[in-house]
Amino acid sequence: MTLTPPDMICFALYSAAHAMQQAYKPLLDDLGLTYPQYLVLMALWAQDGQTVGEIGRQVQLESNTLTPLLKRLESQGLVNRRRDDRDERQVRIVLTEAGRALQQRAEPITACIVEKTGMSLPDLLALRDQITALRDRLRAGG
Amino acid sequence: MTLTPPDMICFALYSAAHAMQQAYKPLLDDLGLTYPQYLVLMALWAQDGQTVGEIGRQVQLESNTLTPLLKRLESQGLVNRRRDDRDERQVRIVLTEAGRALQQRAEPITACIVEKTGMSLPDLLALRDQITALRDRLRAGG
DNA sequence: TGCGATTTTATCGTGCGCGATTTAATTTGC
DNA sequence: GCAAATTAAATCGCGCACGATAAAATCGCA
Repeated sequence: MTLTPPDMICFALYSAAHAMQQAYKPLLDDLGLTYPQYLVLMALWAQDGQTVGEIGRQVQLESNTLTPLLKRLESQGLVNRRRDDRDERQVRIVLTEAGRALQQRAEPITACIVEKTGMSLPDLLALRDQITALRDRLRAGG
Repeated sequence: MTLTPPDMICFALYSAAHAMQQAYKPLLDDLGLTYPQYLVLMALWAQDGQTVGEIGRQVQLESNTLTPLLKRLESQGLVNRRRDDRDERQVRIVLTEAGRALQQRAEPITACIVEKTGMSLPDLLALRDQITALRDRLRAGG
């Protein structure tokens, strides 16, 4: 018997992640954000003034992806990028007033997505934990 | 309380899908394939001679992604692309001898990935089904 | 103090994804 | 039997991802 893509857990993750991005898309379009940009802003709304590396550890991206993304957020007037005075290797990302204000408008998105899944919150959280555990095992074995 | 990326199911999917691709990467590098190319070949190994659209429905990609990907597979000598005689709008993708031969070398990959997850096969299949169900609900609501 | 090693960010090239549009072939309706 | 609508693939532009590498600042240690 020959496996096809729908048989495979890797494809389930792959297609579900894309479907999730598509579910977010109309909501994020209203804010002028892409999905990775939204993840970065979530990290900054929780704690402003993080370095590129700190953000990268949260959203699992490196400077080769984050630097251009952050420059786009800066050109949209949502963040400022400034070298740290103490350690000039690091660049601190600080929300502008407009960047902070966007949090209010983004607030309803989470509930809207939960509703789109049609699942109960406990079921969603349980599934999230299983997926996260799978991810961590894959990383550990890599 | 402010949500951070690790709290969210969307980020669990996002980061787990990337971790899965990273787990495949060393195995696929040996075959000279990318992960989406591998998915397309899986579909063709299961049924050769599919059209671009049929492949797209299986791997959930459209011609704007598939056309260049298939051209790269063609330039590697793994497939041939030929207009269908009956309906010249359609392009049929046919494996070359080298493309078929690659299936043998790819065969151990699945077991290797299952092993990297550290999970039992029944648990993996159950998780796959939950993730697939979530994906389908997201698509239906979109 | 000075110099090699390490850390942090940036740069470059390639390959997805995908929205929007285009081109060409086929089908539909009158 | 032919024009309009539909369908299939291709093209274009942009924004991730990421491997590889580079540049600059800091650290460690003799």
